[in-house]
Amino acid sequence: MKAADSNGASGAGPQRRVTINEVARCAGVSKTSVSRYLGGELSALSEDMRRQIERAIAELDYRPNQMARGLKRGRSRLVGMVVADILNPYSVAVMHGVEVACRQRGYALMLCNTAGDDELERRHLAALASYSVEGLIVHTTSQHTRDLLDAAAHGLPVVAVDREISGLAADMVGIDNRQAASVATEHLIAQGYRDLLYLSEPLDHVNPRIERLAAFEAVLAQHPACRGRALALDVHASARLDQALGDFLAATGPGPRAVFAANGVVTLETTRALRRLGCRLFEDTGLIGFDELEWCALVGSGITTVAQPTYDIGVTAAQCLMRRIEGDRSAPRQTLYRGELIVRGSTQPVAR
Amino acid sequence: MKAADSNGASGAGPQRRVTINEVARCAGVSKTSVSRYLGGELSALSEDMRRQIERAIAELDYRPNQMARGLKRGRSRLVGMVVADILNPYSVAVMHGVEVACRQRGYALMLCNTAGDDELERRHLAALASYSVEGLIVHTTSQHTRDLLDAAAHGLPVVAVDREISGLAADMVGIDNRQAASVATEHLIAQGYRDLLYLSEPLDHVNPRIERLAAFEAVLAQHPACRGRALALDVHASARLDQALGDFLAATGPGPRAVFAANGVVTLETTRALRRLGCRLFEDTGLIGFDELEWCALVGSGITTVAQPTYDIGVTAAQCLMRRIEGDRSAPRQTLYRGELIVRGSTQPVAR
DNA sequence: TTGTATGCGTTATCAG
DNA sequence: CTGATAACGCATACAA
Repeated sequence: MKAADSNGASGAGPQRRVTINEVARCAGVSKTSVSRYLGGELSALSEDMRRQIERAIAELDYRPNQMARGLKRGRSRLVGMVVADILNPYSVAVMHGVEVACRQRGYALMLCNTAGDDELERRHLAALASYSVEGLIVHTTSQHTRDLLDAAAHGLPVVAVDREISGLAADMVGIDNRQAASVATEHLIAQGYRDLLYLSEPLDHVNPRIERLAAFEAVLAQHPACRGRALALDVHASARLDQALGDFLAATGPGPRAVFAANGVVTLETTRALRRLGCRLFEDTGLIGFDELEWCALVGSGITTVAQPTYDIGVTAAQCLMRRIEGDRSAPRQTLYRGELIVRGSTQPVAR
Repeated sequence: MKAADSNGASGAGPQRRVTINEVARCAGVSKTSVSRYLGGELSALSEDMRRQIERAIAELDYRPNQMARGLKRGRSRLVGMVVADILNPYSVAVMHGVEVACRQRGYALMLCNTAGDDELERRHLAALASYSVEGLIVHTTSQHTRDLLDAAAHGLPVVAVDREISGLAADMVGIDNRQAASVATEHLIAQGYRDLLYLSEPLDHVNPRIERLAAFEAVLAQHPACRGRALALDVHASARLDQALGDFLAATGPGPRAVFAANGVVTLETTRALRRLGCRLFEDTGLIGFDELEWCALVGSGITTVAQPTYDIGVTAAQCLMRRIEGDRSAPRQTLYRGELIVRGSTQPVAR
């Protein structure tokens, strides 16, 4: 005789939930006492009263209403995550870490996808605010972050993932782009590649993109024997990408040549383009990619990558945020992980 | 003179938000009128009053507090999505559709990952309930769905993605597994494969897994010239998978042979295993996979897949849910999409 | 140690 | 058309 209720078919009743009042009545105490019990003020309750409350709660299967709780205390125990592209494996992996860390500390997660649209981001931030989220984890590319800045200025804790937000002195957690990009570039050179193409999405003032490129160029400057060029373009424009890649392949000398893909999306699109251009993966042309993706080991002789600890980044971001929420007012912190080189066949040059 | 506030550094103020009272005062009307305005009762307001309210709202940048709103009206405009594996590309793609559809109708999305853990699922459902979510979109594998059933019995609308939930007459949206699996199997046979291995994750009473297998066997029964076997195992146990795959390869006749991977995870692990076993992809052994993944075209000669319209599935699931939330009491509906065969090199047999 | 009264920001029910 | 006033479910200052 449970879960049977009065409603015959599925989804009928307006689901009246048990309130603290009913628990109080059932336990024969005042709702204040129940509230105290819930608030963990165990020291201020007599033994049998506590037992009664416990019984009543179990019997009625009472769950406190977070809406009411949040309204009263001003704490919603809600965290918002704003992501530019929910389909990006990097974002998803970070999200995974965020979700775990939030749940462990009793926060729930509201997810928003801006699809790279600034107006949408505005609306999402407004929506999140309307739910009184206590903090924000942000991984977007947008430039018009007025609303984000406003939110932060109004005292809402914000943690940026993978990039700094210009004008916002917020916590940030990501990767050491200079280290990671240097390691990758040096690896290519050590493997004997002499013509290098750095391929990135449009820089758009996105911090890590700029830093990675800078590191690439810095390393290259130390190796005069190497020729390098860098291109930032919309890699989803296949024709343009093919053109750019083709130009590079045509212009290189007889020695080994390789492409450095600046992130996971670029790795994917570059691999596709190389195939379209009829390259044998990866004999014609070497390839190294930022971001370890589940399929990198599977294509051709395997794609060498610089892996990021995405899960840890997510966990750290969330922990960082929750510390802020719980009152930490110290200076903004940056947590940078190191990129880890995973060597595969795509960076073993083969004589052409 | 905006966003400057009193706080010097970041994250100081307890972010007092503008309330309906202040809007009312600023507009020189009662808060009831403001509430009416917000509720869209435009017909019941004089022109200038309406203008005043509009001005005040804009001037103060007022945003209604969803917490309070939800508390009063009992409608939180919140939808919960419970997923077994947030890292599964299928789940993510569906989530994408869900997010878009929810936003369009003004619902926000709370995301939960159960990581296949029943206890975690319990807790997540409890948490979602505590936030008064108005509906649930569920994509899990769990068997102990007591809490889910309870929730539904209490009148909470639930939409299942990709599978039916036993004991729950809820809406469902997914793919026509019999059609899709049949198409795939018939394709293999038409291509000349004579030894077929169907590889699945443990059936565990998960509906689509059972249906796909059944379709495979049904088609096979019509082709006596074909030998088929089916295996359901934890594909993450590499050693066991290698063993199983090795056994199959050893036992087959001289004719073409192929593996049917029952979902995206199996496709990934099978491809890894084939590589470990030293197979040339896909000359030794053909492969067809359920779920189109972004990398399928890239490995070897390309992996033939049966694609699902994941985005549409997500959109439909969300729309379906919101219809229920808004009062639709009609009989539970099933929406089944068709799988689309995408032929690539992995199903072009090559003489061994 | 326990209970009463008040208010969080909204909407809904009434009177005017 | 408009505005007091009472809930919504909970937490908390205050009183007992």
